[in-house]
Amino acid sequence: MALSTQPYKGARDFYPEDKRLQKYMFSVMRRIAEQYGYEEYDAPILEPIELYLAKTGEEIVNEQTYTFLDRGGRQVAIRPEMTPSVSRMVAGKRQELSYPLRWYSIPNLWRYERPQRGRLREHWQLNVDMFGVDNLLAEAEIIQVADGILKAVGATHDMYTIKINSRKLMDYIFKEYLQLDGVQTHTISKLIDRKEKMPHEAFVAEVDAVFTPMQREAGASNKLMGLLRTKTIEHMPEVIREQTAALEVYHLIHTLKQNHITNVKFDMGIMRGFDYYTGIVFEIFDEDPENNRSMLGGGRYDGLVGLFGVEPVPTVGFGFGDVTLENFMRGHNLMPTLRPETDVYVIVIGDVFNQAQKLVYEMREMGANVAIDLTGAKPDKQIKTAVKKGIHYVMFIGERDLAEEQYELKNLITGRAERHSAARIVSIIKDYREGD
RNA sequence: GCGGGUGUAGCUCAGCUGGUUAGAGCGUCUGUUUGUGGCACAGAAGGCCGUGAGUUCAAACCUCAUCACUCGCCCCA
Repeated sequence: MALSTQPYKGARDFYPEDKRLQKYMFSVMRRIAEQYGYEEYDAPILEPIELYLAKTGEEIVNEQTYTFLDRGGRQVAIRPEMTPSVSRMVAGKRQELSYPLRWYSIPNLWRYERPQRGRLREHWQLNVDMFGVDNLLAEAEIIQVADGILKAVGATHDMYTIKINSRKLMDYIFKEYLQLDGVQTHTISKLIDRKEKMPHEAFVAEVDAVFTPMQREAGASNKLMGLLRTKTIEHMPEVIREQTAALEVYHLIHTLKQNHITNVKFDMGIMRGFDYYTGIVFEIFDEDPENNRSMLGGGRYDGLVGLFGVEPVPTVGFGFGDVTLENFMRGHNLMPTLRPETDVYVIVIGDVFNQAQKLVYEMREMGANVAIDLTGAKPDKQIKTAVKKGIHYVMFIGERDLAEEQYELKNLITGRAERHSAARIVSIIKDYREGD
């Protein structure tokens, strides 16, 4: 049985052309995060399993996390998300860090599940978090960063929608307004999450089944349906509208609109899976009908850092996966044309390799990325190699050229060729690289 | 965990209701005389038809099993 050449299920190989796309996406993420003053950090891919048991708090840990025993008999997990790790780091230096902290990272994460469109077992996810700010300016800024990244890859506001909700608001609605107990709240939340995926009648029936006869008597079902039909905070019943949580949602949306982010709206359906969220939660949805899904999500989680036995630190953050970003870009025709890292491929003609090599060395010192052909094959073969690699320039070095110190530089895209000194060639190449 | 789809050349696939030596396009390689690619022409390599068993005179094709990939669902990024 031959060894399989396929990558592990749910993981990807990145051939140079794939890696180039990933590098592009990461560079956009880094650029925007850093524009907003966020600093990059990192953490180990392995964590003790307790880190996740303590906070993610769900069975997700057991079912969807890669775990193993290390040689010392410790239960270890491959990180399925970054949030617990950052929280650990912040807690570890709680006293000496200067707040607000603006941090970001692009970790690769693993989760054990069956791969499907947009969800693999291994993916990379930009994590952007702000620690130490307990007011809405933090939420507003973090959403601006997310929005900024989408704009930076060429997206326009009609391509996606930012949906906002509040865990606190939902708590009030479930516990006070609808008088639900813990179990009911949980079931209803899950149902609301799935609302769009089922026929309306089925949804109504399932919701109805959750309520007790008394609650039904009191019209709980109608109240809930009424709320779900309400598309804006302003149109909510007054008791709800005057809750602090509701005012927060209102103000956040207002602030974002003032900052030219117009595609924001309130959506009660946004719940987020993790239990650690404590306030505002948000998700950004792709408006492409072929890919109408959440591609990014986050919110406020004020309790995590405190779990490490230090004073709590209010925190807002989001995660943005590379797979979802790529699907988004493909769906909206935002894929960039990417060039190889190599600027020029040197064609060696005749027995001049050593001299050519010396010249190439100097060109590299001057800042060009130069690959030299080592095969000694005929020029047409060498050119084909460059073409196939997608390199844009080819440079010919033969005896004549070395004698005259003038070399032919050919642009393989336009077919144009000119003769120049090596230094001039380097500057042409560099201009080209920095250009369009 | 549940359900659907697909496994034929490196890639994308065709192979009608089972019938001789299994096909195409693209790609790869060689050449069209050695300092210039994309085009054209000529040629070549490359397949135990995912694997195992069964039915049949005969299986890429039918049946069963198995593995892999894939898309949904559950769950949730």
